[in-house]
Amino acid sequence: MTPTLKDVAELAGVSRSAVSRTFTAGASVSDKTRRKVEKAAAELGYHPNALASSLTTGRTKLIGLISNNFSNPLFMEVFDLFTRGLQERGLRPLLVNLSEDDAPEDTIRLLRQYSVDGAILASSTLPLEFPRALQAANIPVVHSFGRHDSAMPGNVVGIDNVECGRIAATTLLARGYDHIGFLGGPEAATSTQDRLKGFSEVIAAHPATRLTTTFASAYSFDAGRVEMTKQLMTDRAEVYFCGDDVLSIGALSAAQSAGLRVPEDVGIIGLNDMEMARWENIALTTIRQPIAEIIETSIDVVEAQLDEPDRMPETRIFPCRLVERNTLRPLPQPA
Amino acid sequence: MTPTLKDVAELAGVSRSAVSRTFTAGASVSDKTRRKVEKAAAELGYHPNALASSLTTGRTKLIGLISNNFSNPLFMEVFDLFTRGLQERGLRPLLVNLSEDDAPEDTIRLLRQYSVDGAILASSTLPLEFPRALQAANIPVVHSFGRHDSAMPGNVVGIDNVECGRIAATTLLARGYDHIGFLGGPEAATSTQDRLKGFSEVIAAHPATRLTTTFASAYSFDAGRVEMTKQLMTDRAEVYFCGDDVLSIGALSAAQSAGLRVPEDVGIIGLNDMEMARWENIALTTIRQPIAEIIETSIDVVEAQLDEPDRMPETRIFPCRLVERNTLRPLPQPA
DNA sequence: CCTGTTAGCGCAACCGGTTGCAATACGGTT
DNA sequence: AACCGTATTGCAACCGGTTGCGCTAACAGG
Repeated sequence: MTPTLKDVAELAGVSRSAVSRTFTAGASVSDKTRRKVEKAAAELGYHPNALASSLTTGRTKLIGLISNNFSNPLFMEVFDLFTRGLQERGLRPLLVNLSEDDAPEDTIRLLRQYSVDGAILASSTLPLEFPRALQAANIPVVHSFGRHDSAMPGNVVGIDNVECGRIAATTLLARGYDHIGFLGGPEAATSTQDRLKGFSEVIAAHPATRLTTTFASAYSFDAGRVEMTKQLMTDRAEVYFCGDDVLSIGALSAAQSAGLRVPEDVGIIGLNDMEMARWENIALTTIRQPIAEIIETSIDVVEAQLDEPDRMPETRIFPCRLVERNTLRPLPQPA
Repeated sequence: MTPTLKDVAELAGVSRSAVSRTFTAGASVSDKTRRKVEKAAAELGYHPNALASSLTTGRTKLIGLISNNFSNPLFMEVFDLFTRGLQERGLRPLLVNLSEDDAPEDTIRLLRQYSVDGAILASSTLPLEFPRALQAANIPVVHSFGRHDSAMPGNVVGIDNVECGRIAATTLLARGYDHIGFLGGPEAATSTQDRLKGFSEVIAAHPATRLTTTFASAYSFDAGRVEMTKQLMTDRAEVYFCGDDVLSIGALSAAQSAGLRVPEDVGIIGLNDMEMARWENIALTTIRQPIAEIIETSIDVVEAQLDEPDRMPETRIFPCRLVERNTLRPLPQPA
């Protein structure tokens, strides 16, 4: 059906090697042959089969794009940027949607079967076994939005979650909050643990301030709403640092349903600065994570690893910053 | 590096064919050989290379998942369902992010290069040239959320947009609105045109009712907000039927920023019923599109086409229904 | 014990390309 | 015209599998 190398070679009256060479950059072909081949190829509508050539070259240009975060709207931006970035570099994303109970081995098998050149793990909630296993399986991998793993250093691009926790705590303390809530994402996620660490560390330095800690079951609107509703019925804090923006929006909705005003009755600060955070009917104060840079860098790193498999793993951490909108009480006026 | 058929064959002391056959369902192998092979394979950690086998079988199990809608949060749900559904059937999604200026030919070339078995076009805003071109290129394709094309019948799974327009109009008329706005998605999209058709058709039957028509530049929060703001400054209607839920939420935010109460001062009805529509701080009244069914069916259709390439193209249309929340005035009480 | 049938196996060719190597062509020299 | 060096070219083997076909072995029936 689709024309092959052989068809082009016959039509152009040259050998198959000649055709192959005209389509591989840097190969030695005379202008005359090249012209003949290109003419024949155009005539037949020939394009080389990437999969067949991968057999000998060992390169497929396929990159596994792996995530378990398909319910977080933030990841729409993430996928958009990843797919665009990969496409621009001639790489193709093979999408893998990880369920709760998928084991790393299954993923590795899949990636092997399709001979991906590398993989990108895009998630902050993936167990560290995943990057470890892929790395051990000799698949170039970068963990985006991940945590540096001292037990087995690998490529990580993300943010300093401990520092984010500190920023959040400092922000809240500066606004004079006395009873502060941490409404984290899944307790098992390293990102949650790290943020709590930085957060509680700063707050602990202010003994007069009370800290209440809870965790939502997932990074989702519903989980945020459920958890916040629970909080409101017990001993609610004056302000909550939520695991991420979606969770924050869920919490926001719970507060509003309970007839509370934000930020007058209860404050909320999120993390990520996803598009929705700036929607005017949400206007969430949050800590901005530079996702475009993280993604761009992730692709750079995985690409570098392709060219140089024995490259030292590297960790690239980007700074985050506060984005003020309308869900925290204002800073006290200087006297 | 990774073990091949040959390695397994040598270790098991059988021919390469024997190994190949133990891994292809329905091939003739004795239990004895099968056991030997399986043992050797397990020992080496062998798994067949899907790409290599695709060369002879002509099947890659790769499905192009093509969209231009990476900024609409609804599509997070769409991608989640598509990737899960494909994976369950042993198919692999090769993601393609279409930009405004990508031509169908480029996409076809890409799909050919990777020998995809089929393609799914997931978008309601894609020009009809795309499904046409893929079909003409003999790539099994289904257009999800697309429109039936009488000029070149193809596989289409979606909703009846004309009927949706009618539902919206009927709903608004029943609530006694007299000045009604249509705030559509991109004017060039067939979905927009169809909805307007059904919508204006019903309203035209009520000569006392006034209809104002505008279009947003994209299915996005910002576009909805911009367009609604423009409306509010001129001759605003009592209620707006927006192109989709994201647009509606943008419009909602514009209204709120202008100090208008919804639904008291201005009403809004959306379309899709995406997750966010039921977030309590949004609570959008909307027309529900059964996306899970649409996606499930889309995969069924493309799969059927794989087994039977000359299958007659089919169109599957799903009914939509009103989901009432808080952005329309209530039905008048019967006297 | 012989024969016919069938299941299982391996050989070798093939899928669509790539690439090392030897052979050839070409241009310039003397 | 003979000679040399380099640029092109084609042959053939290979990448990791699949599969048609012929051969062998095993088994059942007579």
